[in-house]
Amino acid sequence: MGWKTEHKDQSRQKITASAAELFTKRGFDNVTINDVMEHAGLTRGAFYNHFQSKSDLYAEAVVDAAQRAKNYALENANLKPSDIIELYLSEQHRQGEFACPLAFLATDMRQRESKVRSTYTEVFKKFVTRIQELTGDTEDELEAIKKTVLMVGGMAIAQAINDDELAEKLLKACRDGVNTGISD
Amino acid sequence: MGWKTEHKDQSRQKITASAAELFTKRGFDNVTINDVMEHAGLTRGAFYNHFQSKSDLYAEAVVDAAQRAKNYALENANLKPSDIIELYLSEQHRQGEFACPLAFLATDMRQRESKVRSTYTEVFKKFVTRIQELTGDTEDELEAIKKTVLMVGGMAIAQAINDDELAEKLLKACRDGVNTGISD
DNA sequence: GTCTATAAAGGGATAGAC
DNA sequence: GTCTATCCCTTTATAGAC
Repeated sequence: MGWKTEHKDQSRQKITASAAELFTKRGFDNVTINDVMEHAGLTRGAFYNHFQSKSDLYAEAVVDAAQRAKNYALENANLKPSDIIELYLSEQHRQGEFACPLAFLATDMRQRESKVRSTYTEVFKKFVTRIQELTGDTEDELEAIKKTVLMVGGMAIAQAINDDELAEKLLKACRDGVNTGISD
Repeated sequence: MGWKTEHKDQSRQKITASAAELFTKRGFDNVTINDVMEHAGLTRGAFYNHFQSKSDLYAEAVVDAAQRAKNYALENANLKPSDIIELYLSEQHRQGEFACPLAFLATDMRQRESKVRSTYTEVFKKFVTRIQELTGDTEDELEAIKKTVLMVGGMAIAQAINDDELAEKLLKACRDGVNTGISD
């Protein structure tokens, strides 16, 4: 790979990383291409050398953001399943120290085009599988889905409401619900 | 109340009803004031005789949409708690035949101003109270919150994903989770 | 109170220089 | 490949006629 190609690759990665952060925190409509490019240290015009449209970038950003959230968990949580679940349903997560796109973009998806929604759906399926591994529900998919809803849906609601006390109570309720029956 | 005042009142109600429907289905950014007014049978310019801003209308629309969803449930579900929960976690709800703003607008709230978020939060609290009454968890608020998350969060995710089969499985998992321990 | 017309700003996408 | 400049459309909000 020549240095020019390498340079282009680096720029693309900078754009994706910037998009993953901004889109996950603010959603599709409240982030402009200019925002993404400035945050990546580039200018607006350069964008279309890397992506066909804002929507295409969004789909990639969802995948990248999910990977980043996973990496954050691996670096900051103990390997115990209950610790990973605690981190997901933590105050840090609610306040956006890291952000799972499943929880932060859920109701944003309804308005997005098919490609984006399919990407979101695949990320969700992988999350369920991961929960099955973590909680030992390998033979009970419905139980794993229920726990996933408590995590993803719980965080989605926790970041929506305006009342810190209630949000903490809600997160506790979800932690209790997911951890029932997990002995680590 | 003179006929003029009455007329204005009717217009305002038409606008709120239109907004409740459109905002709940498409979110804040994907609905324009023109959309709302046309759907209400009026023109754009008349809007500011009734509301100060799009955001103000949104806050009222959240309340109105919640009331409409509740009325829909009262008319279409049996009075048995399990039937009301089934209706909430039904295919009809997922496909927007009626729409609970808590589930459909959850991740939209993060970007909204304080007034709107407070409105959403109050509607959420009332929902939890209602679930406490329905499920008999009057002395266990955390249990009621957990069930509310399964309902609201479950529907939020169900309408986000792109896979009908998975969505049905998810709704079933949530119904099972909420109905555990409800004897009607 | 509701209408038409318009102001003013923002943002997606493209053109062309370097 | 990245930049500046710009086109073109949408949208919130206002002005003024009826």
